[in-house]
Amino acid sequence: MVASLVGDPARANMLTALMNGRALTASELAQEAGITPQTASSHLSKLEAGGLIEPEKQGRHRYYRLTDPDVAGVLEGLAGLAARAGHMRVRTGPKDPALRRARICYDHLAGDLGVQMLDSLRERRLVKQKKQDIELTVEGERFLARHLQISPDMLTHPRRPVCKACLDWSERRHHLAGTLGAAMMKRFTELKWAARDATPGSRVVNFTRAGEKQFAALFGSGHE
Amino acid sequence: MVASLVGDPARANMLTALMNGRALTASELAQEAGITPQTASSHLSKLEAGGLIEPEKQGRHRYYRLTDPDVAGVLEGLAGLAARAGHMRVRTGPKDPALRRARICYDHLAGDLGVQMLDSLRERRLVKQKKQDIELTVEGERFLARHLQISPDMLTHPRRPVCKACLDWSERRHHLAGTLGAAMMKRFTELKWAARDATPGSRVVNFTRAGEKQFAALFGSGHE
DNA sequence: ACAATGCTTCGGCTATCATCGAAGCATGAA
DNA sequence: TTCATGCTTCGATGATAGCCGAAGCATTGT
Repeated sequence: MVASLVGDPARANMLTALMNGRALTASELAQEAGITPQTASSHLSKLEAGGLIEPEKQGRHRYYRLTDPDVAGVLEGLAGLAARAGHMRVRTGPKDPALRRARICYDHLAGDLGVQMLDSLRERRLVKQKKQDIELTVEGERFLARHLQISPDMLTHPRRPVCKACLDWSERRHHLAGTLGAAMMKRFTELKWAARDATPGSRVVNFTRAGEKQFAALFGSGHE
Repeated sequence: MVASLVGDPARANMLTALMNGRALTASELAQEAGITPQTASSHLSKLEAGGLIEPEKQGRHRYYRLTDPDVAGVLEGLAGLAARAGHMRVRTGPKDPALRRARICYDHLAGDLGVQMLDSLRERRLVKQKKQDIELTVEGERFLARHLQISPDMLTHPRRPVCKACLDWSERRHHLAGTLGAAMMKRFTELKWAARDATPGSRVVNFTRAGEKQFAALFGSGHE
C-alpha cells in the first residue's frame, strides 16, 4: 500500500526532495517532480492520506514535510536497495544569498537571522513553543521591555496572535511571526539596525554594521 | 524504482510470503499471490532484476528467496509505516507434521531430520559446502566408514555428484543429496533405523525408536 | 522412447492511474 | 472592494502494466 505511493516516479521525486528534513511548498514540489500543480496536488493528497507527509498551512502557501524521521529512514533504506543496481537523485535549494540571510516575511524578519532569533529566544526560555503556538514567558516580557523597549500593550491586536511560528522559506525552519515578530522588525528599523532594500519588489533586509553587531549581541548563536 | 516493485499487490504478497527467510517455488508464490503461473513468472523476473529476490534452481522447481536480510529489513520498515493507517498480511507454511519431520526427497532424507543431519556434518567439518557444492572431507570419509560402513567406492556414479545441497521443501534450508545422501538413506533403512511409510504415494519416513536414538547420537543438535 | 510436471515466452485484452486543461476557492496585496 | 497568487477539484485523455490463454522448453519419472 504505502510502497505503491513511493513507487510512482513523480511522488518519489517529491519525497526525495523532502529528505533533507525541510519543508517545501506544493508548487515547489510540483516543479521538483516536473509536473503541473494540479497533478502535484493529487499526489500530495495521496501521500498525506498515506501518512508519509504532513501539511502546514502558511498563508496562501501549503508547506509539506515528511511526517517522521522513520519515514525518512525507510526511504533511505529503499534508496540503499536501489543503489545496488540503479541510479540516484539530488537537488539543491534557493539561490540569492542576501535573501537567504535576511528578508521580510509579510511584516517580520525571516531568513537565517530570523530563524536564529527564534532559536535564541527558545533556548533562553523567553518563549515557549508547542507545535505551532508560541507563548511569551514572563522572562520574555522583561527581556523585550529592557532591550527593545517593547511593552506587552503594544502587542495586542483584534484578530492577530501575539506570537506565531512561521515556516521559513529558505531555512525551512520556524521563525517568529505574529504581532511580536512585526513589532521587533519595526523596532529594528527604528533603531537603524536594518532597513528594507530600496529596489522595488525586493524583500531583502539590509543590516547596518552596527545593527548586525547589536543583533548578534542579543540573539547570537555563541550566546548561551 | 525498487519501490514500484514492492508497490504492486501481487508482488507484495509474494515478498511477504518470503519474509520468514525460507524459499518458495514459483508455483507456490503464484498461489500465494492469487495469480496464474504465467503472471507470477513475469513478476518474479522483475523482482529478480531489481535484486530483491534470488532464484535457486532445483530440478524442475525454481525456488526463490529474499536476496538479503537487508531486503527483509526494508520490507519490515514499509510494513511498519503501513501499520499506522492500513492493514497487515500473514500466511503460514506446509502442514503435515510427519512430512515436516522426515520424508523421502527422491532417494534421500529430507525434512527436519535431513536438515539437521547436514548441519551436523557441516559443523564438524565432515563436509565442506561452498554455495551449492558440497565436498566430503577426509575426516568425513573416516566418519562414514566407521559409523555407517559406507566406503567412498560405493559413492561413485557415472553422471551423478557424490554430494549436493538440496533445498528442503518444508524447512527451506539445505539438506544432503547426491549419491551420499542416497547411500545414507539406504543405510538407515538397512539398519532398521527408519522405513518409508506403507501407504502408497506417501513420502513420510518413519523412524524406529532405536533408530531415532542412534540418529540423534550421530547427528544430534546438542552434539558439539 | 513417451508422458507429465514446472516454468517461461508470446499476444492481446483490460483496467488502473498519472497527466493536463479549465474552473473554483482561499488568502494576501493594492 | 478588486485583482493576483497558490492550491484544489472536476472531467477527459492516454499510456503503462497487470492479467490470462495458448504454446514452447526443460527436467523428471515410467
